[in-house]
Amino acid sequence: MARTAGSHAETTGPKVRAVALRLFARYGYAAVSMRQIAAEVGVQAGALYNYTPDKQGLLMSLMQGHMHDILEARQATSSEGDAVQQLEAFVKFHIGFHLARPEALFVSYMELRNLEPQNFARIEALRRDYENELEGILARGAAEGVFTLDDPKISTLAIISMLNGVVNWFRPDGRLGLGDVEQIYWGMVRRAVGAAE
Amino acid sequence: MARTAGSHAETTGPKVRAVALRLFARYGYAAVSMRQIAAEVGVQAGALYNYTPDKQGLLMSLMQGHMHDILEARQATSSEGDAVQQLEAFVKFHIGFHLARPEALFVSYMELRNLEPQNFARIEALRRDYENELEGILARGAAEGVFTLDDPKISTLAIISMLNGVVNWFRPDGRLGLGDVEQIYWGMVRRAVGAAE
DNA sequence: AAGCTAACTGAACGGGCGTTCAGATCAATA
DNA sequence: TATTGATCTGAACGCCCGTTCAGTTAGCTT
Repeated sequence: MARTAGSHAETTGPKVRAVALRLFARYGYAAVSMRQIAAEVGVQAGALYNYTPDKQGLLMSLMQGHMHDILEARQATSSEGDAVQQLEAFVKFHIGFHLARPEALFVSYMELRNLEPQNFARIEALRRDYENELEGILARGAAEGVFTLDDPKISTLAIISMLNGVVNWFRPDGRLGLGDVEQIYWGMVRRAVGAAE
Repeated sequence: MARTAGSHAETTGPKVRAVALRLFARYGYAAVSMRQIAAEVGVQAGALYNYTPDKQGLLMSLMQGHMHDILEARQATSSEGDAVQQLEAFVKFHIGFHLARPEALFVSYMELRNLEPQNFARIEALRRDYENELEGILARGAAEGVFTLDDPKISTLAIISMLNGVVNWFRPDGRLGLGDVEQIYWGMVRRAVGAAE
């Protein structure tokens, strides 16, 4: 039996990516086999190779896709206002974006070490592009004297780390909603950089 | 050949743990084989089983050891003073402890998903014990009115996330020394919780 | 000097891995 | 309706996995 009724590339392709993302996030890239992915997709392992050249390519595609998505979404977000307003927008954007796709964040930050060197370099470059957006805001605010910062680079990394941590505990059915989380983290970030209320 | 000159349990045992920690931190638990560990130790794979019941036990032992070490070291740190001083001590302790053993932090935070459920529960409990120390300080400071906090629990997790991020970029031969890092992060944490200078 | 035993080797076990590919199947095209 | 080509199966490839264990060796004890 092949080509079961209702199975087309348009559905299988995205399904492969979705399943791989979920399994990689849950168990880790190295711990997930192509056969496991195939089983959850509902095909044999060989069929996966219609959608990826190999397992590494699948991971790379997921990570590249995530970085592309976030950079694009960030671009689409209007960034008007002073440094404080821009920082607020960045913080809330970052939280909102990742709470909507926690698995992508998990994979993007934990599977870097499983990328082959050349792929690693490409993802790192995209990540730096994104982090530079925050660093730019911090530097601008520091120059304008509205932020108190010891070191813009370190502050950038510290804030990103803090924000990323949200996916470790947030539960959609928990006591806090997205708005609450945005407010709490924005408050901490705002105070951390010494911005007035 | 067996029992090569100079190889005893007292040296091989710790070596197994050290090698496993380094490899797990670098490549991930699932991606590292017992044969790889054995090769770096300088023995055959079978010999590892004189020092661990199985691979999972080796991971568990490393993580349990780390949590035990940090709780013990924390206990040994005098925690006198008001809430602000206690927070400062905690922040600097946390940074100093982990910058001295970044691999242990890597493994402890990234390999949780590779623990069998019962082991996971044990490690989580220890981790909560540690985080409760910080939460206690924050709660006390909030009660005394010296801290501005929206949510002690979330603040605890946010601060820990921020501090843990330090091992992602810190390099012993970089431009910043331990003292600088402690100062920068303490500054951000202090402001984040709204504590006066 | 002899015996003991901790420490280790080397081979083997069953099983799963990523990947390939000839052949089967079915939706769309002509 | 006949043909094509995208899609998938099922089996196979060589390789590596975690773990076990009988046998060998070397340092300690007596």
